[in-house]
Amino acid sequence: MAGVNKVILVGNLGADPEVKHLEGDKVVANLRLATTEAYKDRTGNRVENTEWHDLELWDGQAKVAEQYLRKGSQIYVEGKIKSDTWQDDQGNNRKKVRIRVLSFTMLGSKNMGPDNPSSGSGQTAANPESVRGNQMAQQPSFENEEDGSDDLPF
Amino acid sequence: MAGVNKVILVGNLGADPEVKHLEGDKVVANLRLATTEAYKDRTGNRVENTEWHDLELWDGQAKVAEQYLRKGSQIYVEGKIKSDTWQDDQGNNRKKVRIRVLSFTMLGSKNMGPDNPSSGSGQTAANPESVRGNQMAQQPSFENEEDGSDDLPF
Amino acid sequence: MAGVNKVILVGNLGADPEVKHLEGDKVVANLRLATTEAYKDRTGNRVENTEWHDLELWDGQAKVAEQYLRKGSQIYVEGKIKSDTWQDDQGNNRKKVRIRVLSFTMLGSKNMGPDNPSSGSGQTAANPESVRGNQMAQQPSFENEEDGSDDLPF
Amino acid sequence: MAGVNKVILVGNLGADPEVKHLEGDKVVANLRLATTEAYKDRTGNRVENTEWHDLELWDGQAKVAEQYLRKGSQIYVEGKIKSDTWQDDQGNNRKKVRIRVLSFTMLGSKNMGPDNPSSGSGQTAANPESVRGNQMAQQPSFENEEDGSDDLPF
DNA sequence: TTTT
DNA sequence: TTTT
Repeated sequence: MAGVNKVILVGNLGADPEVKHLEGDKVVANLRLATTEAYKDRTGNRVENTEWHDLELWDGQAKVAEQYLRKGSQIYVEGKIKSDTWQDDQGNNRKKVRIRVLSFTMLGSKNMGPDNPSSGSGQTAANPESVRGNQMAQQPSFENEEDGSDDLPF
Repeated sequence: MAGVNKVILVGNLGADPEVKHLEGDKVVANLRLATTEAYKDRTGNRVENTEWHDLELWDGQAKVAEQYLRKGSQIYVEGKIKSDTWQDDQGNNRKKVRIRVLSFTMLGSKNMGPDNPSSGSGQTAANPESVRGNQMAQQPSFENEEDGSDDLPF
Repeated sequence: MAGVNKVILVGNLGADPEVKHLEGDKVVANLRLATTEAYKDRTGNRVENTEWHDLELWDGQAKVAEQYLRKGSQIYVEGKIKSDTWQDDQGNNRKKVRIRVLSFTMLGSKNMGPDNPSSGSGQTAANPESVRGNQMAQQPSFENEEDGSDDLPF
Repeated sequence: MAGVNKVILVGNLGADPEVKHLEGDKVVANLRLATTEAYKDRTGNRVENTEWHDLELWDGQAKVAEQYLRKGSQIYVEGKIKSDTWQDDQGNNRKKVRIRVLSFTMLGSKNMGPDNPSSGSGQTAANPESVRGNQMAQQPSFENEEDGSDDLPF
């Protein structure tokens, strides 16, 4: 039975992307994304609740993330839940949940162009929006290439 | 049969909100939201395609929109498709589609606090984020109050 | 600015798909989908509210729809809002909103296999699920091919 | 910063709901939901990939799940990702991810009314659709009551 | 009419 | 452990 497994997130990166260049031109980027919700509890105090998500991006999207995303970047993400399961040293079943990103969009980048360099850690992200546009257009087969197959090198 | 009718948009306002204060404390805000996608056509030229959406917000959300949203504001929107149908002067069946907003979030407002006043049209939106948080917490029954019933004054 | 324009629907078809085979192997299918929400009004009476959506599918998905969907079929749909604008005979600006379907899934088809022929209008939809699986796998580039470009023949 | 944390699933239950009635009228239901995607690998063989999700429902929704959902039931789910973190016996940081359900809809139940009793495990779910409609209408404050506050008894 |  |  075909199902649906969809995740939509808007949040900010807790750190710069961690990118690994693998054999065979494969690239993977891991991001930590925080989504925060605010509400008032029963006594009227404002409370913030932050959930941290482990995102995984591959190849073309990983390269875009490496080039343009930094700690603090706000992004919109679409993806799916994907878990790895294994047994640990004590023989216990373990499970790690990640969000496999299928597409993402940088948000609020109005002030992040070349004239407004982000004070990020490391190199500066310049003109991310037009590049994102190019990226999406240049790699029209990205989503399908990856979606479903998951023939990943580890 | 219960169904699902869900719309998710990220875009920018084409104009300031149009807000009407109605009898019985009812407030309605109408927004024009542009969602733009960019791609390359077959000849490699970058093409932009913009879709304009008519958004409708009520009461608490309409007031927040009135106070903090301006032409150009970038927002994340969740809502549902809602159409009005009628007959025009010639007796033709007409239909107008709107997005009934159930929740929205201002985006990229990291730099829009009191220290970074937006150069919007008209009054300045100050510190929208904390207010949005308060708003959502102060009106915990907003979504349900409105969702489904649609007992609107016109 | 890259935006997001996403629609998610679960509903039932109000009629069999209308399919047109165009020149150049192009195929378009138009579906009418009803999404119904039920709620109780202020006096406690159960009320149903049905919204009708005009769906548009192209090529591979249109063929799947033609072959397997019938009046009454329940489907999950993902797509985007897409409007056509023009001037009518009186010179008035007119706008028609459609949902451009990017992917769909048949639901509740447990009882719709060859042994449980749907009593639909016209031909019988046989074993839709496995075909849907094949379809999605055989046409891995379907989504991207269509998404964004919209180089449609009319 | 207000964020977005949204999950949309369509799948089948791997087992009957596990329901606990807690002190103070609190009820929690835990479901195991399978979402399966099918595709063809590079050699053309059909491959199925199933992801298992741990769902958590509270109070009104938990009661509806207890009454109408069974092993094999197909549902549409909307919720958010919610993780618990703790230290295990060895002092290692552990994390468990669940989907906190905010709303759900039974699918394909057209044939599951009293005249078509599901041959489920245990008691029979009768006429789930109208009940779901009633449920949603009778508990208009359900979503907001729970969403965000998470003042749960453990 | 937005945004880049 | 579901579903097809």
